[in-house]
Amino acid sequence: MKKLSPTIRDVAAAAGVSVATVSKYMNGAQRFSAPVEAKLKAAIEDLGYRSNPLARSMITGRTRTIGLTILDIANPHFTNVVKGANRIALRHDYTLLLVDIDETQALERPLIEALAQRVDGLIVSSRLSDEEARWMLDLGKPLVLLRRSDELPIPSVGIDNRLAAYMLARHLVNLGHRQIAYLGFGHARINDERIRGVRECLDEVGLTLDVHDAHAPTARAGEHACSRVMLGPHRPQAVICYNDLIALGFMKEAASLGIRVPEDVSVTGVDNVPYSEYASPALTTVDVQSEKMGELAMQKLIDALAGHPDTGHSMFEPRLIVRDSTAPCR
Amino acid sequence: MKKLSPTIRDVAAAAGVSVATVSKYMNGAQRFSAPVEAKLKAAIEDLGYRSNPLARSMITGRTRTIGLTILDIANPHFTNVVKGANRIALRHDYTLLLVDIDETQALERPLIEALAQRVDGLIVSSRLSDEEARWMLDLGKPLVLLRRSDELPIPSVGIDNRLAAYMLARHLVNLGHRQIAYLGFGHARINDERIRGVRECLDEVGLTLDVHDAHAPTARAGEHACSRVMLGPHRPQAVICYNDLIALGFMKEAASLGIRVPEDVSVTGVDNVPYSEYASPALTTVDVQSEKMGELAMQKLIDALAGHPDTGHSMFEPRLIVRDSTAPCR
DNA sequence: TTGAAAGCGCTAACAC
DNA sequence: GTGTTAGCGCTTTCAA
Repeated sequence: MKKLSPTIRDVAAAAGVSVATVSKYMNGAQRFSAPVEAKLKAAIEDLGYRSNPLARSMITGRTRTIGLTILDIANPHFTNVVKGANRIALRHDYTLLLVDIDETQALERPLIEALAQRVDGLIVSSRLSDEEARWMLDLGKPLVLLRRSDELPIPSVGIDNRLAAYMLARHLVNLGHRQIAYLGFGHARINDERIRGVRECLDEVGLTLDVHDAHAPTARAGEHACSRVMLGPHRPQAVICYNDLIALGFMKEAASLGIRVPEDVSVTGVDNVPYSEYASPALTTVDVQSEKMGELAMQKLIDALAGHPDTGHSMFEPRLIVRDSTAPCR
Repeated sequence: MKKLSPTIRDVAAAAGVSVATVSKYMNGAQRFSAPVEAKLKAAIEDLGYRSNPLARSMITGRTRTIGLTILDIANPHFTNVVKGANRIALRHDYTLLLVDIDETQALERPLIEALAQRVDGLIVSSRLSDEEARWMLDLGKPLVLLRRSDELPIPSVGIDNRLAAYMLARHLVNLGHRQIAYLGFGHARINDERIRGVRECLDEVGLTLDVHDAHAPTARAGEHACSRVMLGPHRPQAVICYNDLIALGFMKEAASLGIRVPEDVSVTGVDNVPYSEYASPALTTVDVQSEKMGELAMQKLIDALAGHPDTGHSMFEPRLIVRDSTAPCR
């Protein structure tokens, strides 16, 4: 058994040609005379030669790898973003180098800087504010952000959070709800946009908003927050949750507390994660096209890599999905 | 603005030392005299030098990257495996190169072979049988399989599927169910083990098993199969589903059909995905410790990389989680 | 169409 | 401690 894998030189020797010829053959760079081609083919087959992508990348400067940083891969919304991004990447023969920000106590900056060195481009979802993320401009690699950035000239993909929240509020108002609460996740950058959207709608009809905060964007946190929201001083008739996970947890805990959804309280989420449909009652939410977001982000990046940069922000249109967790106020 | 990033030679020149010294400094290989260290530090800072990991990898032969192929990242079970694997990887300064088998129409073999060239080791979850996967032995890289392989001398991690299924069947039998159906996913390699486990239990009490098949391991497929199972000739009192996703879909469709869970039919899953707990009724299932599986697989791989190979199969003990989707037969 | 030679940016002996 | 040098496996002019 031979330990080391054969190099281009081994092939050249075996085929009786130069390494340059082998290289060109491997890259399909040109045509060859029949005898040379035959010998090359035989030698490569014989030796089981596969060109070393590392050496290749070092010269070409391209790795055919895309770096993807995600806030939390366990959140089905982000999982679907990854799924979509991966689909497009694969289609163009790129692979994903994945970083789950949630799992790393290290600072994001050095992590992303290190990542940037190993990939052709990055898709970044991060907790950093525009100001804190300014250094990303100097990464020297094409970049796509997974949220709008007004300050930075970096292409991005996202949904209209204000509108999404506005639609949910409008839906609840139309159902006759007057005491509406928002159960947010203040740590997220888009939380404010969602609050703004809800407020905008409530202002129009002269209602005020009760804002609560979950300690994480997870079902567990939603469970935890439920009693605080429902059994505190201002019991709401409807609760708009920051995302589906919080809403799912909230609904579960409500059931434990003997509070019926939607009879006693209407509940909504955002994201339309796959399981929102299988909860009971099925969750009213806003679809944000997670997979399409991933796909588009990757497409933009690949376009940029091909020399067609697109510096704009692409905003997906949110779509209200009414299911069984919201009902007319009684 | 300078386009190219500085090389080790630029630093050496700026600091007035040799490239070897810079290299050693970057790798913390030894101690340096105060003046050299100071100059090095200044030059590196000045130029914003970062060593090129590609060039480094080419020489050392190590990329600090682990390849991870997963059947379907959208399945929360696998998502959690990734989460766990990523956690351990990060802790040892490794990054994940992810491939979602579900998304690739390409053959697994060339895909994994190409992946193997770019990583230090691989964790593989694949549809291939032991026989079909024999070539993996020649990959030349440490490998960990995400299912037991009796034929191949490759370390692996998994759960005792037979026992998991046995426990579910026993639970249902103990509840008094006599007409028990299994809604499987025949395309999966472990489906047979689960059928065997169920049969083993039913044989002990003299019952027979009705086996159905879902066309995918997804909630959608579970929905699709429900009427076929429940409204066909042998209506079961309890249904053991291949996994939680199928069970979740099954329960949703059952509700649509006016069939109550667990009053009319008990339903179980396998995996204990996060959302099984938030479904209503909450799903009785078997916990398979998805995250721990990922963690252990990665730990084994990293141990192998460090020269401590572990060729055994690590079997997690399944744990029955009884929730509200199962009840005594009436 | 083919080949010779000059590197890509870095590490690893080995010498000083 | 520090420097010299010889590559790692490959691509890429440029000449033949």
